[in-house]
This record gives sequence, C-alpha cells and structure tokens, in this order.
Amino acid sequence: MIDGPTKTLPRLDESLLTHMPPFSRLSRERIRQILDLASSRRYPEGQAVFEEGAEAGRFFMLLDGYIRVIRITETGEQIIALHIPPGQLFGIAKAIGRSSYPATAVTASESIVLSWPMELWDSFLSYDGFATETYKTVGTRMGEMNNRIVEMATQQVEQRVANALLRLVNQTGRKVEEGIEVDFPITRQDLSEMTATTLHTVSRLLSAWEKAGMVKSTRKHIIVCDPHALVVLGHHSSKH
Amino acid sequence: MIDGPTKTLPRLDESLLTHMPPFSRLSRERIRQILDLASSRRYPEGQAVFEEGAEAGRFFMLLDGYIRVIRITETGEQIIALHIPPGQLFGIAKAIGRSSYPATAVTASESIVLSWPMELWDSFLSYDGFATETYKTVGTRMGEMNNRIVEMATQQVEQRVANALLRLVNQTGRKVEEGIEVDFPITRQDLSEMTATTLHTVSRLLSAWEKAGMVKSTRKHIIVCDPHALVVLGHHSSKH
DNA sequence: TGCGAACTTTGTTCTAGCGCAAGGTCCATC
DNA sequence: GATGGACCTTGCGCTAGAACAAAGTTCGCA
Repeated sequence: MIDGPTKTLPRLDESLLTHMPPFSRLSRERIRQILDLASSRRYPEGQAVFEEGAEAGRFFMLLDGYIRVIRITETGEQIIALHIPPGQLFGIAKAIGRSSYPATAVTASESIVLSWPMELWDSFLSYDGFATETYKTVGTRMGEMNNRIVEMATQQVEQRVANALLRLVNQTGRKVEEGIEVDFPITRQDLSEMTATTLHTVSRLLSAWEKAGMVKSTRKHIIVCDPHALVVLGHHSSKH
Repeated sequence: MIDGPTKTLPRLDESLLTHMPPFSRLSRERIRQILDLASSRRYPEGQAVFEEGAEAGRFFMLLDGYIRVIRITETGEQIIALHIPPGQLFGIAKAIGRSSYPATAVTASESIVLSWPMELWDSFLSYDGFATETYKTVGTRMGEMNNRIVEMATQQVEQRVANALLRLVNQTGRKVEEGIEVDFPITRQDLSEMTATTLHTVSRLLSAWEKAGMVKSTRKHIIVCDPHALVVLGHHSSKH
C-alpha cells in the first residue's frame, strides 16, 4: 500500500508523543506543531506501509501495533529482517543517506502509524534530542543485524529459533496466565523466515518444546512458559 | 593493540584527504587544520586497531591497507563482518549513538591509519558534506549487512563463497596478468569466516574452481580469472 | 639447512535438518 | 453446514556440508 496518507483518526493528543524518546525533550507546543504536520493512519494486519526500492517520500513513527521489516529475494523468498515495536521511528531512509527505502515494511498486526513528508527531516533533526535518539536507534538496529549474522554463522537451528522467540517475548511480550505471549499473530512460517529455516522444522521444535512444557502454542499464538529453559538451549554449545 | 597513537610518519600532505569523500568539499586550509589534529600510525598486518567493547575514544580513517571488522563469540569463533577499503572512516561509534566500539577492527594487511579524538566528532559533523558522507557510509554498511543476512538465509555455501570472493575482487581487486587478484593476504580460513563455513569446504571449492579454470590461488593469494563464471554460480538456484 | 608454525589439500564418516508427502485442524464465507 | 483456504503436524529419505583425520606444502627463522 503506497497510497497517500489520510487522517482517519480523531485529533491527536500531545501526550501521544511526549514519552516517545525522539520527542521526549520537546515542549508541548513543539509537539503540537509536529502533530499538526503529521498524517495518521490505521493499517490492517499484513499491509505494506512502504515497499523496498520506492522513493522515500515520508518517514514514520509507529504508535501502536507491530511492524515487520522484510526483504524478498529474486526467487521470491521472504526474510524477516527486523520487528519494530511501538514508539520507534522507521522508514527513516534519510538518516542513512538514502533516497529510497532499503526494505519493505509490513504490519505484523493492526497498527497506527504517524508519518511526515521527508522534506521535514532536516528540521526534525534540529530538535533537541531527536538526532541523538535517532542515531541511537540506527545503532541498535545495526547491532541487532550484526548479532543475527553471528548467530546464523555459529548456531544450530534449534538455538536460533529459541533465541528469536526469546527476543520476541522480551521486546513485545505480553504477560498472560501461563507465561508470556508474543502479542501479535505469528505463524510457524514467520518464525522460520526470521531464523533461516523451514516452517516444518519450526513446527517440530515447537511441538517438542510444548511436550517439554516450555511453551504453549496455538494457531498464530505462542506463549513462552519457561523462558529460562529456552535461554539454556541458546547457551548450549557451538556449531564447531 | 590499544596503546596510544603516535606520529610515526612524516608530516602529512593535504592531498591525502582532498579526494576522500568525507573531506572532499573542504578548503585546503580546513584540511590542513584537520590533519594537524590527527595522529597517524602504521599498523603491521594482523594488528588490532581497537577492540569490541572498549571505550570509543577515537575515530579513524584508513589511508592505505585494509581493515577487517570482526566479532568473536563466547566460544571463541571469529566471524568477519566487513572489509573496509582505503578512504573510509571507521570506528565512528558516535555516528550510531554508541560510546564503545561494537566490534573489533584488525588490519588485513599493513595499514596506514589516521585518527582523531572522539571529542572532535561533533565539530567534524559541522563540516560541509562530512555528515552526509558519513551517514551514507553507515547506510551502505547496513545494506551490506542486510544482504549478507539474506544471502546466508537463502544461498548454499558454494554461492556464498563465490559471492564473497566477487565482492572482494570488486571492492579491493588489483588487476594482474591472469585476472584480478584480491590485493591483501587472505587465507581459506578468512574466507570461511566471511561465509559461515569451514576452511575445509572453502579449500575444496577453490580446488574445484581452479580445476575449472575460474580462479588461481596460492598460499594467501587468490586470483579470479573468470569472474562471470562465479557470478553464474551465485545466480544458479535458491535453497528452497 | 633444518625446525616448527602456519597454511593447504584430500579422503572418509556422519548427521542436522531440508525436501517431499500426506493428513489434520481451524476459520471464514456462502 | 459445507466448501475452500490458511495454518499446523508428522513421517521418511536424502544430501550438503560439518567433523574427523592425516599428509603435504610453504615460509620464516635460528
């Protein structure tokens, strides 16, 4: 979905942004200004916010929901590069010197997104704390990518899937009765695209873990009951 | 090696920096200033310029040689994250909002390196074109990491090694009689650490390619005779 | 010139986990 | 309440490539 942003939501309250790191040092007035420049929009689950290669006309902030950053190979395989939780900027191509989006962003669940025209980027950068926080975010994402590379290079499938699951519950987990649940719909296929394996293998692993009482899962939902047991898997032994 | 930088080289000429992208828009006088603030140093092959986790006290520019950015796992395995060619900044932790280096930098061949105290970073950022070029570099490196993830997730070992080799000759290749040679010493082990495989497998692949006339290799040296043949390998078919 | 360390090669064995196949379950929609 | 599509499970065979093993080669250095 690349069509123009539209205001489908009621007038936005300043409190939406006051606690988001990139804006937290700004005055109420400044935030009002920023909000008045923003378009807000609701995306249903599974919709693209922008596509890889498209001209980077706007930058975004996720207010609610989850965004999945994906890449698609020439042969049509998808790989999930990153999950973005609420409160983060994304599609900030200009921050890394690009004029087109380097990947596709899709909603992992219904999401509320603010966006601004990329022309405003430079003025945003001048706001107190904005640049610092933004580059911190870039750094964090680089770190995550790096860890992923190391993980794929050195760990077995079981450990990778365990780690991916742990990361999900840590970053986006919601406490429920039996443990912590990933709080957006997630399929075996999704998990396999995050860990470079097949949905079959993921399914088998989840079955085994469920038998061992470490997780509980139903269609599109996964609850981690015993995080520590998964951590231990991750620390077991190396590939070589 | 983390010991203090020392001026071991003769006085630096302005022309060293005038054609390096981050500085190319600056006046001769400004460049003189910048050089006078710099420490220069020669590192023999295989030496660490800085180590992962250390406080990021300086940032660097590679004048000559090659730098390898590596990470080491808890179990002692090395993985090579990136190769940096001459003319690029590295160790620019501040650019991504970090106060310690996120990886270790080691020379892949004898190298000449300039460095400045990180306290000067903000003033450098104000120089015309410096910030833009720097963030472009960050963006490029993110892109490379991303491609690497996709590659590891979707390609077979042979294709990955072929691609890694192609990237090396494209970025750092030196034309020789029989083809293009990687212009720093590189072992089978190095190549395996770049592609998440073993030195044994790399050795077998190189042997096979040599038999097919696509490459020529000796101890620590690899010449690609028929780049196109390697490209074709990379395009063959996907894993799934 | 001879020793040892650092590289490289090649053979053989073994297994993680992929590919393939078939069937089951849940859910939306008519 | 039946049809179809999306998602999940499980079994089995097979192969890429890791692990193990053992020699061979090159090079710096005493």
